Amino acid sequence: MDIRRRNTKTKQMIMTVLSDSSSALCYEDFEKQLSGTIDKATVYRILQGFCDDGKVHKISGNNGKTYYALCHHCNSGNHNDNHIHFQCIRCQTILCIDKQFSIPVLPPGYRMTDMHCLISGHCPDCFNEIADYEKK
Amino acid sequence: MDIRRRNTKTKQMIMTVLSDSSSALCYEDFEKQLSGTIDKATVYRILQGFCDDGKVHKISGNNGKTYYALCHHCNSGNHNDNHIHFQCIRCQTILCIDKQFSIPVLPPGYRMTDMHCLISGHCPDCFNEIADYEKK
DNA sequence: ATTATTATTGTACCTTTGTCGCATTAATAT
DNA sequence: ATATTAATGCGACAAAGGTACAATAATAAT
Repeated sequence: MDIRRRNTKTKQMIMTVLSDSSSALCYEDFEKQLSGTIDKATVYRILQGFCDDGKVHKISGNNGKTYYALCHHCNSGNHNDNHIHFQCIRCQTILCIDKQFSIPVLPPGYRMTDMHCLISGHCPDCFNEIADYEKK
Repeated sequence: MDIRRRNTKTKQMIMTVLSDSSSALCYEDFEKQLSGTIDKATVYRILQGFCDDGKVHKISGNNGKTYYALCHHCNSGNHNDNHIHFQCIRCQTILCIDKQFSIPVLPPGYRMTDMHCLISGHCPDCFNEIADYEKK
């Protein structure tokens, strides 16, 4: 039933990339940071494994890509990431905003297992750059 | 600056499919309902056009697909779809839940333009089917 | 009604995301 | 040191989604 994981260099490298990042990452980001050392299929498999173990959670961005970020209060079989994600519509960066908020009531008969709240907009950096551009 | 749209049969067909559906639709759904009459590229272009006009909004599902649903209180340049979306993890159906809810406060400097809240779980139908299956 | 304009469509092609099977490699247990 | 079996790399592949371009068809102008 339980698959016993092995601690490999590849996993360590991916985990390091995740830990060093302040924002959520998509495959492209891993590819860049690892400069193509690790195969695409392996990257996806490892990230999926981390998700199954409750170490990482997935976020579907508004650009159709899936982003991955470290979990803080989760374990295998029980994800607990009911926080907000913010994605900048200019630089695409996704940030986890660790702020609990009330989950709306569902219509009768609907059962919730998970929740993702993605707010789109401009991050401070991009907002400033746009403001600078407008001035000219 | 403003592109004047033309009222074509293709657009009418896609709009009819959207109007007749109680849930949000992905490309696959359009393909099925139109039985491949309209080319893929055209479907995507028309849907994108509807989004630009504020007639339709996009929802990124947890399965990596983009879903489209009619807007109710939007216009071009100003989307106003701060409602919740529910996606069943079994049948993948996405439902718009027209219930306003308070948008959490963002950290200083962040500007919100849009919001998508996707709750995953079981819809009543799928929940019942699972319950029936468990009984056996 | 006819013609001119240009938005729209279909076609072909391409990129990206993400998955799968399989032989090989390497982490752990014996 | 050896056996076991996760994990990896490779190749191939399907699906999502977008682009360039020539052909078509709505609309505007005549």
